[in-house]
Amino acid sequence: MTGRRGRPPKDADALSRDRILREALALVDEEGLAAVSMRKLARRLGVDPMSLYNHVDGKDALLDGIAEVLLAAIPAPPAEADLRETMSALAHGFRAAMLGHPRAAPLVLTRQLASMTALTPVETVLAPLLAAGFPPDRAVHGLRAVLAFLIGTLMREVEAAPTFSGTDPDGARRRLAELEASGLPAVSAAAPFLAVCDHEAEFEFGLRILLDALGAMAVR
Amino acid sequence: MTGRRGRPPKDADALSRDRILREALALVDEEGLAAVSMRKLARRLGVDPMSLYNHVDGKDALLDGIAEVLLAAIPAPPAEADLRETMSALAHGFRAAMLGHPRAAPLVLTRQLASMTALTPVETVLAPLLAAGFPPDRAVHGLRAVLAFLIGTLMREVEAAPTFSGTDPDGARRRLAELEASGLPAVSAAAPFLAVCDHEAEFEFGLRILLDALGAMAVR
DNA sequence: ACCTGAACACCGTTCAAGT
DNA sequence: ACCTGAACACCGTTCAAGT
Repeated sequence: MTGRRGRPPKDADALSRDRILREALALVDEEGLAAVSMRKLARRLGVDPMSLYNHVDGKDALLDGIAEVLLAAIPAPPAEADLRETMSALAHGFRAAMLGHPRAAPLVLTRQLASMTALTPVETVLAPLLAAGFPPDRAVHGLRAVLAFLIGTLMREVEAAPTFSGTDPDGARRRLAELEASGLPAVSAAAPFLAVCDHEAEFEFGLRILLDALGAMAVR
Repeated sequence: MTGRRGRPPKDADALSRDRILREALALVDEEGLAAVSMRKLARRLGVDPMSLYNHVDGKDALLDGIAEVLLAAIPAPPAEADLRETMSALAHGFRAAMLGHPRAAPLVLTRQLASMTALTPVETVLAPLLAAGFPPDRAVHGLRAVLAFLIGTLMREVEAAPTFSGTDPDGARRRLAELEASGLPAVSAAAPFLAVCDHEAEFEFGLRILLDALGAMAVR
């Protein structure tokens, strides 16, 4: 069905780095990061575990590869946008890419990536900042502040970071009761708001603060 | 030598949750998170691996326990401080606690902690916000924005998050060359600033933006 | 160039047995 | 109540052998 008339599939089921990474991402999506093993992945691909090593440099490189697949899914911002729109589009694109594979997202958010794939998004953020007149040192400063916020927010959203809350409404009742019974006065008073978390609203709130600050920096 | 005249040490080398957690933290400090195994930890304690299970609920609970040890090290802010000073003291205390055990820090920064130990710092942040007149919903909002930034920044600082830079000055030269050779114009232009990262300055920069925004929220 | 399978040195955890 | 050791079902990776 796919590629029937176009470029011939050659060996659609031949082993390749690409096919390995796609299957690995599917495995993470289905069973979570902890379930990833070279042997299980090989089983899914119908192949000897050691065959994977012909295309991938080991388990760590495999995980880096998955992270790169996620990063590559961030769309380029519209060319005619101004600085604020560009930054906002990139932040939302980053978020969407992570939420599309929440269980794999920690690979991007917590691993040191050295590859070119990680450099492309940096270029996309830096270019509009420089174009807006930011001196390079301030542009990097701004980039890093926004990135830190994005990473922290998305870690929470993807349920890898401490929140004291979630989105499921029935667990919320139980958490509310726990927080009120904590004996801590401020926690009790704010319990209804600690027990739930509107990730979307938190994201927009923090992003607005940072983009406002960037705007002020550009002017000064 | 310790506790010679005070509470008698009973069995100083008896197995206990406390002794297990201390040894586990030492193991992480020395060899990193990936090196932690129940068996190796037991070897260090001179004990059968299965003995650990009498005091700790399995490996995951062990890691949660280490995270709680780190969190417990955050000092309480001075009582006479105003809102901004309190928030700043807590943020710096959090940072210091993580930097004291950089290899263990991801346990706090990336794991969902449900325990009371994690609730105490929340109380310490929420209390001054409420005292300053924040309505509870806004106080929680502010807490979460600051926490997201702290988590993201510290992940980078602790070298678990993407930075495209480090602090070692010799690696910096190599990175600088790579960045300039990337062919990406904005990346090349900002290369000198991308190649190094003054974590302290980044931390203060982002924290100031957020505390300023909090201050503005309090007034309005 | 790519694939295979045996082998090595590990894992976390269950369970039955000891004291 | 706590500790032990054997056992089970796994790991990632090296290496020599195949095609």
